[in-house]
Amino acid sequence: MFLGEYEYRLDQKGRVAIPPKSRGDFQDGIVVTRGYDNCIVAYTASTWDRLADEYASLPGTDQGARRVNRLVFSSAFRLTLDRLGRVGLPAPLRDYAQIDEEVIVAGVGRHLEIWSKELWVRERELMEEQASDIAQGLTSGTLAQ
Amino acid sequence: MFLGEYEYRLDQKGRVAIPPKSRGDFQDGIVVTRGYDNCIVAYTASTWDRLADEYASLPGTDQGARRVNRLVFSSAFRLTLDRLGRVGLPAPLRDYAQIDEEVIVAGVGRHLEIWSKELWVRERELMEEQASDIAQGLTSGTLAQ
DNA sequence: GTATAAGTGGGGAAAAGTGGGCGATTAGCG
DNA sequence: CGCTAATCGCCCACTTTTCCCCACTTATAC
Repeated sequence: MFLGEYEYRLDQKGRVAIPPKSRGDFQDGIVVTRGYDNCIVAYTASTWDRLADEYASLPGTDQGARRVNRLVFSSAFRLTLDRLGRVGLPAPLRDYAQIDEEVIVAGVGRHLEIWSKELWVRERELMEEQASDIAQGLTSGTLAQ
Repeated sequence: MFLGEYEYRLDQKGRVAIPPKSRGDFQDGIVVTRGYDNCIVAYTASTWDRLADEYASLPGTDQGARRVNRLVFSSAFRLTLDRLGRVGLPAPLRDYAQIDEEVIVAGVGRHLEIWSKELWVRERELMEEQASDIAQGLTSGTLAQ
């Protein structure tokens, strides 16, 4: 379970640190891919394998399904952490997430999210505005504080 | 499992590099053929053999099946990578995919796709438009982020 | 205050991208 | 039928980039 919010700096070679507590989860590899809302998502190897199986089962004859497959797989990169717990972000993902130097790594349960700090700050404002409304819309009792 | 998006340049002899991580999968040969949406598809030898069996088992009495067979087999070329991991793209496929110089090689799970950069950029916009709609249509809970 | 762990930056070695050249084979023409 | 010319495939070399390892500085915890 990934939790917390950490601020890092992308170095000149495009590498970003993974929070020390989470590094063990990525010993078998890390899969970074395009997430919603211009963030990068990082999955553990086993979580990714499960997701990939589901996507691969989509019918190849349907144009829409083909496009989803193209986007999902071509946006994903299977990488490894270096000995210091960093991972180099591929250029296409850096561009998508508009990351230059200041980076936020956030734990979101099953995965990590990597944001440019600028977009993260903006997103958090939206989160705070909407969170109470959304939470009230959810009927599940355990979500209520 | 083929992943990622890589940009290459077609050289003057019509050769394109295969991403280094994927080269090992094509040691027994690479089959390039006509894909959907004006891209070139590349299969490993074993994946192609399985596909060819499926197509060949279609009934020869059906006109549609005959046409599919003609298109699939006459568009396919069984080639090998040179020692530097490149493959020469046959002219008919280059023409079909409208490839001149800038090329995108994308991993799409079981196969690679080779696109002209221009068409790829256009296709990616369509992918982004459709992906969110389709993903919401998937009922499987784990696909939701 | 000290020791340990983590963040950041840099350098060197290895690999990958790109372009060119040589030889062999094939097709075309005399 | 032979010769020539062009093309295809293979190999090599150079340049650039990437990856890996190491050192230093900063923050943290005891």
